[in-house]
Amino acid sequence: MKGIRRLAQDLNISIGTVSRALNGRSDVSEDTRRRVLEAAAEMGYVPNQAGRSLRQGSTNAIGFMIELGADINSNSDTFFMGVFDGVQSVLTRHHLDLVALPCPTDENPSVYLQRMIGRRLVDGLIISATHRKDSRIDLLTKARIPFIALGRSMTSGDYPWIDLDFDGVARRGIDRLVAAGHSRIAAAVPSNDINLGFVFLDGYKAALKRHGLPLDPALIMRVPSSELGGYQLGRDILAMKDRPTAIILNYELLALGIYRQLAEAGLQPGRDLAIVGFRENPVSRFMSPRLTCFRVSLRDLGIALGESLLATMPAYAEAYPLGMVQRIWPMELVPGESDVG
Amino acid sequence: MKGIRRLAQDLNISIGTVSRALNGRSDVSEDTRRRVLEAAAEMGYVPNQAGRSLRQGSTNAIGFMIELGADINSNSDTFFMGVFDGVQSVLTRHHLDLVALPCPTDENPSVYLQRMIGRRLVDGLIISATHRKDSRIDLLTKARIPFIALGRSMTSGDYPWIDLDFDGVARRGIDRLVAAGHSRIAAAVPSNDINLGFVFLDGYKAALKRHGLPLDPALIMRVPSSELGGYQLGRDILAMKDRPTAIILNYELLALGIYRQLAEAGLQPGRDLAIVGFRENPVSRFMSPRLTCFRVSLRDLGIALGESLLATMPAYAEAYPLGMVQRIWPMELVPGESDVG
DNA sequence: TGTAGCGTCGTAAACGTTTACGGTAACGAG
DNA sequence: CTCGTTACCGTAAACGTTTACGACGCTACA
Repeated sequence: MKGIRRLAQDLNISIGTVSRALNGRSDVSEDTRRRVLEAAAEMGYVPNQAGRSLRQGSTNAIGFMIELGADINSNSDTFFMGVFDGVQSVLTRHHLDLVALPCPTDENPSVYLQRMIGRRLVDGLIISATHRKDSRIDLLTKARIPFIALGRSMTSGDYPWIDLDFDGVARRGIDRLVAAGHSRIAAAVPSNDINLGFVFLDGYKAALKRHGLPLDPALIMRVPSSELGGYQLGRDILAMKDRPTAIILNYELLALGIYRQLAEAGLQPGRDLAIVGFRENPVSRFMSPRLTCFRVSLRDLGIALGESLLATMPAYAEAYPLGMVQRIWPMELVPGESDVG
Repeated sequence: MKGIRRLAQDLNISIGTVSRALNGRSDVSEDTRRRVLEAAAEMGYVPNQAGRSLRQGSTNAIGFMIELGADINSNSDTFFMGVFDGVQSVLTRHHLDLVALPCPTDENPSVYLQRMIGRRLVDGLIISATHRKDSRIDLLTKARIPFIALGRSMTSGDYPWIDLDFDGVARRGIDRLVAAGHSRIAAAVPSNDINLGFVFLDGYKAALKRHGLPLDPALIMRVPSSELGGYQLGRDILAMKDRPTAIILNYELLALGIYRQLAEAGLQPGRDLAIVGFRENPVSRFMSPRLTCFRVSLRDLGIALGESLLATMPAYAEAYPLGMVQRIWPMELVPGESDVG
């Protein structure tokens, strides 16, 4: 005898009553509820999730899919840890738990996602590292699984998303550099088809136009989103005949590689090449000269993701009357010395 | 009509046969198996996990618990992502999936773990960031859940673990520094009760003794495991009246803070303070002078964790005759210029 | 022809919950 | 006393699988 049956037997009441007591139904006397809760706590009873899921058709869990291949190189895991914490803080209010679903590098993300959906082990999903065209979005809408994307996509159809303000970052970065007298400003964008690169690039182009600066295709530099990519980027820049005097980055660790490359060439960030970095992170705070970059509260971002996801789920929506969230998440400029000589 | 019932109806065979066909049983003709697999693929049928779990008493999933509070500060960056990838690569061979369970900062890890165990949403668990006394180990052994710990603990009882070679790192670090002529060598250890700090410290003490060097308690410096802790550590060292000439670190991002602190004081790592770092990571490769540190293949570590965990699970043990794994994971020295002036 | 064996399949129970439904006792109002 | 109402609780079905068991048809061999 196990589980709720055991509990009921010990207390000499029916399993139905035990279940009602545990789930906070009203049609159970306060006295028996107390006895049930006590007994449950004592014997360490936790409802079997498989049983619940099967009966209720819901799992009380939310999934956060991360792509080990893409995310490793477009974020670091302090990024996700921070976001996780925020999401979880929202979910616990509703007795939901967060599970992270790491899609291995050698598996197709859509196939992986489809398997996870089919398994039905989460009630809702957060996906990240959205690509330019992301078939996962179609998959999720077709399967009618509540979800939200961390990142926009060009995939058609309306769906909820929250995305960092890549456009604003590009704009403000250019503004700062132009104000400092620069006119040949390069932009680093990822070499894969992650959507954020396109948004960033659009912002870059618009900002140049607004300042009346010409767009030189040679200054749009595609590199892998990694510190190694930054190193390579630095070398490419130094090798150019008509070298830019400034550059804006769209991935947080690129700056490391450039710093190193400049150091090896006896050059100095800020004086010999103005650099505007991307996300402030534990590393950027300890670079010298200090990197000009943009701050974002990961926890708040996670909270927003959690709340916006719940807003799309009928069972929780009344607590979050947000509708379909499509929101650009602001980033705060953190001035450093890397962009002013 | 949904799920397997629908599939069976479409094919005009019983659900039992469909199930057997899908699960690769022998008592089903090759012809019907083919038809079933085709139909399943076409309609995108994936077995409902709740149903399977309930019937089989297993979930086909392995959990990897990470402590958002502790792990953020005892590991960083791509550490977990790399390990996840290795673990998953083992699990997929057995149709198991990996789910990461992020314990929020504001929840007690043992309580969280107990809830996860009770929910029965994983068949086995990997825990990390083991503390000196870690009640999670008692919990898991008592509940008879297969598990393995990434990190040793002083908790009594035999249980499987794999741990980085903190002892060897301390020993080899000291050896190098002594060979370079240093005799006042400090050690940085974490200020919390994560077990790795104690192992590291033991290695440090043993190495000093072997070289006939005195143990100065003032040189054992406890700091938070973060880059900020490194900054603080650098300040503390510079403020000492009888300053050490070298230091070994046991957390990978400490070096960043020290570098910064030295730079602000006009000093240089390697020349003014010899530094032996901990784990080689994307950041350490781009510091200058290059940090002397230790390399570990995260993917291989993940593979070992996965295999060792499966070895403890009756259903998979025959493929991995490893017994109870208790293994110290070697780290390879990567010489830099931060410890030799 | 009888029967043993084999290959293939259908039947139905079981896993641990939740919940619709009905039933009982107590109580108050008429 | 009767009847309706309320508060509480038990019963049993249902969720979607897997699997033990038995049944059936066929072949092979005595």
